[in-house]
Amino acid sequence: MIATRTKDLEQAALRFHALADETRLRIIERLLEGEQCVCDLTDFLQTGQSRLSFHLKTLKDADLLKGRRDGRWIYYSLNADAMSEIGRWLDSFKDKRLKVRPGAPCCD
Amino acid sequence: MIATRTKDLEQAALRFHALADETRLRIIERLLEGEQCVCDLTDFLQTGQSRLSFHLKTLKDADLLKGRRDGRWIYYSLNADAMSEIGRWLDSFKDKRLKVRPGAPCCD
DNA sequence: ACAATATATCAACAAATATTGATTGGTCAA
DNA sequence: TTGACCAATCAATATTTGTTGATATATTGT
Repeated sequence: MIATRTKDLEQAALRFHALADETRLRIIERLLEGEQCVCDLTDFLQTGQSRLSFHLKTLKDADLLKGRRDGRWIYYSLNADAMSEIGRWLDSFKDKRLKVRPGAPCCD
Repeated sequence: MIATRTKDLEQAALRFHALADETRLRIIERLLEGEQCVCDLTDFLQTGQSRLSFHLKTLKDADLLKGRRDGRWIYYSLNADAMSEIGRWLDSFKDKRLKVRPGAPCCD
């Protein structure tokens, strides 16, 4: 996923940014229990509607959430694939041989 | 317990924030090849020293990097355990049963 | 068509982050 | 000790994000 290409780095940064907020993490936590409409989340998070809408958009723009309209309501749910894609990238780090170069001067 | 959960979310948000920047992702990418001193990274990333130092601190504060001094140089390396800890959390989402409630009105 | 409801968007402002250049502190070697 | 070098920190500024309240859009029921 996130190799050397600038586009990939941009996309990764965007996604991590979407995850870098407590309110948004709470939204995600809540959505782990299943899809919810905005009013559910407003209630659960005890927060203003426009504020919540802003955070939902942030997550949606990062492709971490999907929304579907059903009548007047819009239901949000997690894009679990996107999440685990990022997750596997991070997890793969433990497999790398992280070389140590004791005493090796770096700038000569 | 609630407090602990809040602490966890704070910590998670902090880490994701550290990852939410292209420059910092480039640093991480570079460190996958082994530890590097700041001057190596300055060279590699073609950027100013104080700017780089700022980003290294951001990553270090999030516990994603370790630094060790060797003479005049300071070598940075990845904290792969921290990375994969976050990674596994994200990856675990795919195992959740993400219930869908078609047609279920939410606010009544 | 109209009123009520759910959600998105906008504009103004506030707060947090990032960048830059200058300075400081630690370490080495002559 | 001095001077050169590597890296951290600081202060000023610029940029990006988040919040709030008001307004707009879409959908439904009457």
